[in-house]
Amino acid sequence: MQLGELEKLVLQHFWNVKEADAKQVHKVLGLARGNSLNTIQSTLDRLFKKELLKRTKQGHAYCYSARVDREGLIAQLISNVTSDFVEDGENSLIAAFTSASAQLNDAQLDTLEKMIEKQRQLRKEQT
Amino acid sequence: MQLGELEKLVLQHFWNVKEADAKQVHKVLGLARGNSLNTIQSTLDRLFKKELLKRTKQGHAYCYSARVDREGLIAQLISNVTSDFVEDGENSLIAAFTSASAQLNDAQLDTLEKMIEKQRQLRKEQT
DNA sequence: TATAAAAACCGATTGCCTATCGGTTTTTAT
DNA sequence: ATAAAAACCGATAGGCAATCGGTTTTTATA
Repeated sequence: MQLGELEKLVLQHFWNVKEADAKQVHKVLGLARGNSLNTIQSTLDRLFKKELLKRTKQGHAYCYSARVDREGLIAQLISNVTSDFVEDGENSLIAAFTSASAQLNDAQLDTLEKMIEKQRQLRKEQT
Repeated sequence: MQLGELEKLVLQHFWNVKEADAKQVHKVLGLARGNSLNTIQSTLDRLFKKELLKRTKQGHAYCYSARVDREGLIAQLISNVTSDFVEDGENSLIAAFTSASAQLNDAQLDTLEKMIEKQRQLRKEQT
């Protein structure tokens, strides 16, 4: 799945603002870039069809919000882009990690390991 | 950087065969897909320009070979696709790992950790 | 050295996708 | 009923992979 520049901006916007309709997004992002409201609407619709945003009729207008968080999107992007180079359908995320880890130096491996520990910690805390 | 279907096939081919010229690649991949030799040549050239293949004049024809291994490419692809969602440009690979790790379950975290250990082991072995 | 074969190079076309809007239809609220 | 708001539709432009045909360059050899 290909993401354009505007699409990325819009996604990031929704990681900040919970929800918004086309007009609001246009006000925040579109005006600064000189985009018409229609351009924003198209982009929102494309992201909806890609299942990266969800939407509900809020009165008359659609109210959009993120369907994936940043971490989820990153995981998905990694899977997409690496799946063709990964053996079976297993977990392409793990497979990608494993492959790419060969590029890391010792210090980076340490960092990664600490990160894993932190992840575990986080899970323990949130009952 | 965008990779098409044929480009991916060609890259994987070069992870198997060390080196080959256009004609040889055409014989192995092109004929099966009904591609002309020219199509294969264009693809090789595109991959060369993307710095994923290297080539040297071998007599008259170019002799191509991989410039990145599978692990290196996967790392690069991950960096490309995630860099826009990652803070500084520094270690986008590590950053991507960290973000995406939130999607893994406990067992997968274990797998990942074992993988790190294996990496370390590998490095110790190769003096 | 002329020349035919081989290979590289160039340019064009198609197809797919994002970005971008103008204009039309549908919906809503008064 | 109707005007405003919003969604929807269709079109255009731009970028990139895929795909070739045709032309130029290179190479080897008769």
